[in-house]
Amino acid sequence: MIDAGIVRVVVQDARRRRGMRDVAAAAGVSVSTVANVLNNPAVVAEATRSRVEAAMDAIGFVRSAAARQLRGLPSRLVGSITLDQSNPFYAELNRGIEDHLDEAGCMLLACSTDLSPDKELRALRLLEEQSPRGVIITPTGEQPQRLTAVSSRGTPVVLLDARQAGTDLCAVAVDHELGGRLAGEHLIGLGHRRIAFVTAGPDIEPVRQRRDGLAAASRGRDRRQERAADLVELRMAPAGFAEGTDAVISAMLDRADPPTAAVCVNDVVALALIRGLEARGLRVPGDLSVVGYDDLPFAAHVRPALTTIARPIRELGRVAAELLLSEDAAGHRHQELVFRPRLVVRSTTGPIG
Amino acid sequence: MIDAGIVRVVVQDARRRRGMRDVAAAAGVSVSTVANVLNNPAVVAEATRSRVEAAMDAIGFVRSAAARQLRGLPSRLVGSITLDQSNPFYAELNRGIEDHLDEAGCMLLACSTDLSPDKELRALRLLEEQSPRGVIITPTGEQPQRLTAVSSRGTPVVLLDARQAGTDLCAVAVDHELGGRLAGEHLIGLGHRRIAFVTAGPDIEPVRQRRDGLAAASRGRDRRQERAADLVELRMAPAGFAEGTDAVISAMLDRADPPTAAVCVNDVVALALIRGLEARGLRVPGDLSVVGYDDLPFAAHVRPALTTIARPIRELGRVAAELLLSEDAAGHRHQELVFRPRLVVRSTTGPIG
DNA sequence: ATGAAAGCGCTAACAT
DNA sequence: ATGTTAGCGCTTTCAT
Repeated sequence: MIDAGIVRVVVQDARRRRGMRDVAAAAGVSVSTVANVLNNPAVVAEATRSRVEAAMDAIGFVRSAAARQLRGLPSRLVGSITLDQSNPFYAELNRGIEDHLDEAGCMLLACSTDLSPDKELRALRLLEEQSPRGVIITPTGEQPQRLTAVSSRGTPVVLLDARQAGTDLCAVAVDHELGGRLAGEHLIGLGHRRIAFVTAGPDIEPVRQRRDGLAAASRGRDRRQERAADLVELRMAPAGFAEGTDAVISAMLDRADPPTAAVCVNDVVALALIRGLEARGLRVPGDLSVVGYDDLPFAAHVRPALTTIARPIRELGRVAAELLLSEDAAGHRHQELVFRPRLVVRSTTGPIG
Repeated sequence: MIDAGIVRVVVQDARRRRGMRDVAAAAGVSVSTVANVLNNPAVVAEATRSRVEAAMDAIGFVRSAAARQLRGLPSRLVGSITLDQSNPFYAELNRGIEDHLDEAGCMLLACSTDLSPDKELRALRLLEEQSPRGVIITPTGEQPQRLTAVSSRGTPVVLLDARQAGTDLCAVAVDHELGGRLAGEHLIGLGHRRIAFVTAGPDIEPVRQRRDGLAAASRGRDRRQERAADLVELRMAPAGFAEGTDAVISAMLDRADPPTAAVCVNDVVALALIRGLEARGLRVPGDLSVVGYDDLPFAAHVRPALTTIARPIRELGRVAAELLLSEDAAGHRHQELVFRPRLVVRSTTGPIG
């Protein structure tokens, strides 16, 4: 309520964001001319344009993405939901996504779920409120219908390291069944007949697929042998590089017929296992051959260097981003891309002694 | 233009986002009642509230962050600009940031600069358009005034792994001078008198500080000795774990008085150096003692295990996020927090042979 | 307890 | 070539 006797003093607030109206005022033009300078510069007279641009610089104009969004323009934000962005695998994945998004002027909103369906749901909700251009997700596997719901509300969803499984979404996957089989066949080829599968943490889909592949190899693919190898299943405490390996190693060695080789669910578990064995005076691959999974950067540089199953991590991210940004193109069809992992033989596997 | 003779048919577009208006229509109330259910539920009659909530679920209502922002409510987005989010150090930092943001319902927008001032500027611009709650940045070091400009326009900026240096911004820093000195004193204590400082990539501020600290140690802190050790400076090709080490090792060993120890700018460089030495049949620490920096997760698990300078990485991120979110509190004063790194002695350093 | 209406900064359709 | 204006979805103030 302004008393008629009081002169209203407008205090210049330095922190206030300057908008197109401020630019227009400073340049002595209308807002639509400012809009034209921004969106359709060809149509503006040279002199006017430079005057407007000067005004923008002078007052520190920054376009409001919120306002553009409200007008219906596409968002520059893309969500990424991974199990843990500090995990070197997902960090690399996110970088691949970022690299592609950057070319399109988009940015990455990175969330971690720690494999909790609750955190996943929360992240999805928060992301959806931002009306992102889309969401790339490494799903925990629970409640896949939550993802199709997001998609049906207009936010494209791309699955990463997961198969479509009837969700009708785009997906970028890795043939983990093949990965498991490659590991198994490599070991069987070296003469191993009792092989352990060492996991850490819950059995999410990609883990199950690796086990299936390993099991397929152990069953033997050619008809000459009844069964190529026996499989034993072991689960360590999920603890990064830490030494949760004692129980696993005991369980392995206390058997009447201890395995001579182990396929690990990832490189981190493989390294932990190797260190645990060393601590007991056992040698890799002398006493046990070990295969990792992922071929993280350190895999080639630990000693002994890790035999592992490699997949093109950054490329997976890049392709997922590409798929996502293409979702709004006319005639887009959901598709599933499956990458084939490959075996990298280094020094943690050897012939059965 | 609607011809009076034509009946306008509204086609239900499943992909259209449902807003508060849709909820209101479905529940038979006004938008302000819907708004009250959302923002001020106590004021709404029980029956009405549950009817509105049912309507929200039924039509799949998702609040628009853009519209709220436009109304002046605080954003839930926080930008993070690091040198490379796939680098395990920054990945861990981002996770620390994310963890704290999550408690406040905020999300992380992660950008990488690859140390390019251009990419940094671009990221800043894109971020600023999103009107984030603030930006946490590991600066490339070029054009610090760009950062104060952002800050003066109302987007709080927190420096990470950098000192304020007269910028009048909040900062979370590490005393790298101390880190360099700890490394140097450790080696000098072991009898080393010729020490190499091995870097990779440009000399950004944190690197300079480490060198300064190492130099201080080499100059000797107690008065009994004129000079504790000689320093030699070496720079490898910046190439991650890769083998850009040959030239450096040659440069080191071809000297008349080769160094007996090396302080590396980070753990990755240290590991690469160690592998390069091994490839030439040289032993660590037998022929050369090596100190890393950062204490990344793999440092304890490579062989020989890395002696290194540790800092609380995730904590740095968490504190930076905390500082950032506190910027809009009444009476906020910019502050600088400096963390003290510590020496972790493992197996890559030993007494001079 | 509920509703009407203005306005945040921008874009786009239209008018001049 | 430039200007006028409606409206995106929400919050908030002010009625009722």
